[in-house]
Amino acid sequence: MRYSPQRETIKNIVYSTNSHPTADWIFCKAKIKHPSISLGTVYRNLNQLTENGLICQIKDGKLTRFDWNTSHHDHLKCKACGDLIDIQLSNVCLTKTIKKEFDFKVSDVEITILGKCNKHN
Amino acid sequence: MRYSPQRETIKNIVYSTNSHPTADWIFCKAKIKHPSISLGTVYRNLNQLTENGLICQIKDGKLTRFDWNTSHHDHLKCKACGDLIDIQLSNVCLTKTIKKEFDFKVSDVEITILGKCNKHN
DNA sequence: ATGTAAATAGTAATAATTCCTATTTAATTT
DNA sequence: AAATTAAATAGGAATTATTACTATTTACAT
Repeated sequence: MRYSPQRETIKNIVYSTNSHPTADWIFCKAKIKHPSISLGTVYRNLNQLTENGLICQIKDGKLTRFDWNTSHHDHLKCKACGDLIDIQLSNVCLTKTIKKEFDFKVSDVEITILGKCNKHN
Repeated sequence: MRYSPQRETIKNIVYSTNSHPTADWIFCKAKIKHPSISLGTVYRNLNQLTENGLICQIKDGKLTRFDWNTSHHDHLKCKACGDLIDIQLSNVCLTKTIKKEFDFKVSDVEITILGKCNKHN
């Protein structure tokens, strides 16, 4: 990965916030330093940074958010055939139980918990 | 919800498979019974059926799949402000732990586990 | 200084989904 | 059974997030 000032800026923007920004938000911030930067450049670099393990992507409905925190945080979906297998996850101890119950080899777990945070009591 | 033959067909299609079909797949099947049905009609009805609790939607990357099985199967995401709160879910007993640790009132849990099913050993 | 492979800006293309509108239709009221 | 009306439809346009394309620029090794 050859150095580029645009990528450096994009990386710094992602690293400077906990807000899980979208590509468009990053684009707006990046324009302050690089007024002629294009959205394609932002997307390309965000994907490259992800491939290189410097940031990670989080699916949020139909859009993608980005995060500096690449440490692991969380349907059975087969990477080989795309099949989805429904599971009931009440009190199970994930990976081992799933291997036992579904004969499914877990490589990644994505969890989204919906509800209300403490700002809205 | 006034009766319509198109919606009935769409509902029956979703109810007839375990394959978590996409809107486009359902559209193709529906065309057999209603050759002039439009994709917009399929989407509108899938959304209505969902709103009425007759089917449910599953996010699969950038597209939406549909399922007759509305019984519960599984990030912290605040419905009020859209904030995402990262959590570590190794061996925790979800809802209660999250309430205690994050002061976050869980209303829904979405879990996607990626890996390989037993067809690919 | 020069060459070249990678990166950029700008624009076009894609794909899933929603929106819009004139027309049709299910179902209710006469 | 005819008239009424609010909901549903087909077809196409619009939207939104993201990727692809291309001519030009640039980082960096020789």
